[in-house]
Amino acid sequence: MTAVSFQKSPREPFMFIERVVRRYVSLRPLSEYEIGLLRGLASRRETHPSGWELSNDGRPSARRIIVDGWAGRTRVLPDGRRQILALLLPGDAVGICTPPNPQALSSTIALTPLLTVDATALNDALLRRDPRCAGIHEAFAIIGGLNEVMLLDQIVRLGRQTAYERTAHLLLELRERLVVVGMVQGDTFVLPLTQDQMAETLGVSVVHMNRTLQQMRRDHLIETKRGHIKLLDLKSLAVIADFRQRWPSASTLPQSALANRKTR
Amino acid sequence: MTAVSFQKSPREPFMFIERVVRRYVSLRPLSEYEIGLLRGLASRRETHPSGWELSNDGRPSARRIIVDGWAGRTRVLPDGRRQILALLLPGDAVGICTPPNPQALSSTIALTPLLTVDATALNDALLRRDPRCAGIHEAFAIIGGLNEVMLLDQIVRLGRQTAYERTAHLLLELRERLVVVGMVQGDTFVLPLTQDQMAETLGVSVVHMNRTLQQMRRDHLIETKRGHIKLLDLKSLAVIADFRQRWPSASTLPQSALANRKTR
DNA sequence: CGAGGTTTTGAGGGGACTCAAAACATGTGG
DNA sequence: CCACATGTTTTGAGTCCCCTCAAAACCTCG
Repeated sequence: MTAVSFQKSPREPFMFIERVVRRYVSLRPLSEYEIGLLRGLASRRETHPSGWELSNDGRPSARRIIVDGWAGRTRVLPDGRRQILALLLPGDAVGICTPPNPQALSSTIALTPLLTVDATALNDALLRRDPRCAGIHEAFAIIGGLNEVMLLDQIVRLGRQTAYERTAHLLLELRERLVVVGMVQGDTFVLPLTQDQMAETLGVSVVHMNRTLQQMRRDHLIETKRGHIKLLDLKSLAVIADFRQRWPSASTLPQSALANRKTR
Repeated sequence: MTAVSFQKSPREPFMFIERVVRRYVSLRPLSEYEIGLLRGLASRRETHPSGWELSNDGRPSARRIIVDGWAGRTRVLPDGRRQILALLLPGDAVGICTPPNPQALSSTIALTPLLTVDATALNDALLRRDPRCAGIHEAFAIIGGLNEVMLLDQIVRLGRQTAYERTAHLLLELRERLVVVGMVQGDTFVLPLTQDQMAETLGVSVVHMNRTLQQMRRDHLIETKRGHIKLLDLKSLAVIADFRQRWPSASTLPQSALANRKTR
């Protein structure tokens, strides 16, 4: 199995790319060649301001992988109501290995300042089904499935859960996704979204979002300070949200990734 | 273009299969061979009672295409709340060309008595990438995209629209999908769902679903009788729902009434 | 030290929910 | 062909979750 040395958090000039490596390796062991290829992407990085449009109506303006910052697929109604359909975190890709879908009527927008790498090289390799990238190809297939699962989760949240439950569910999902890329310490992680953006994700008003978070603080479920959030009681949160683990857990993870999993 | 003779509605011993042909041909021209292959599936048909489980937790118990009746992907919360994630109509497939996704935690259930055909033969041909089935293969790719779009639509409905708007949007979506398979006459079609099932789809209570439909009748937007529904004013419905055309079809969308957007 | 964005608070309203029961359908068996 | 059982649609009443409007308090930073 490939021995990959992960750093807890990037300190070298550009170690953010390790998040991408971690993400894929957590799904599927990769060859040295593939990991090298991914690391090579780090040289072609770029920053975008908050609000930057990564794709418009399903037509990706570029094929990029987010290595820092958050983005969201959004849809806007004529009267201004806005819905964030899905959140994109470091390690997530835009326009790679996915056929353009103009019908989606959604655009992908940077919700915070973003750091991305150009991945056209990778995309090309995948399109021509380069056998040396079979592992990454497979990882993308798995990611496609997970993306669908997240859409379904979002539907259940919006359709059947209260604001309180939705919030709990989203926080647990975010934690799980961030763990994979090494962005959770203890049960604390950076939550760079404004309450307004969370509200737009969860289909509630800002005011109510705020009150819901207050209630969760009073209930000793979360603690927030300066952009960081700490989940104080994963068990209770999971019960409240009916949250079930989605990401490959220790039991289903390939051995190579086992070493780097925190259990809980 | 292959000249395919469509029947308005099946009268021959088994013409339901033409719905499947229509569906695919509407997306992508098919070869005679492919159409023959599809028609051949008709011999292996089967009926299932309402409630029948076509797939469990993303593990399809079979690879089948629905030719009559409706089904739904559903998820149930521990306390009994149920959400219908997506509706499957005649022409829609289960477990074909889609990798199993156990994480989805959803099952596909017959919402009405169902008539399906076994499509393992087709599935196999697609898996081994039989070049003679390239057209169908492409059609499935397009369908995959449309399915994602429908999930996004569902998210917007549940997250940002009122019950009234949601209902209008769903009815327009259903009409568009049914037109493709030849199941709409004028603007009337069979709506075999109970109000309870519609409520579970749209994330509202049965009672509210009922009152919303009543309001739409009073507003002369719809007319219902004995399982049939007639959309009386497509343009107004489209404005109310912010519905934009997804399928290749006729009607368009000026504007007239913004009456009950937020009412009821 | 303001400027502009974000978070909080307050007040009032309405959409949607629950509980409950009646009114209607539909289908089954006698 | 009617009586009964079961399922679906309607109504009514009371409640509360969440919304909107508005303004104040709080950052964060140039």
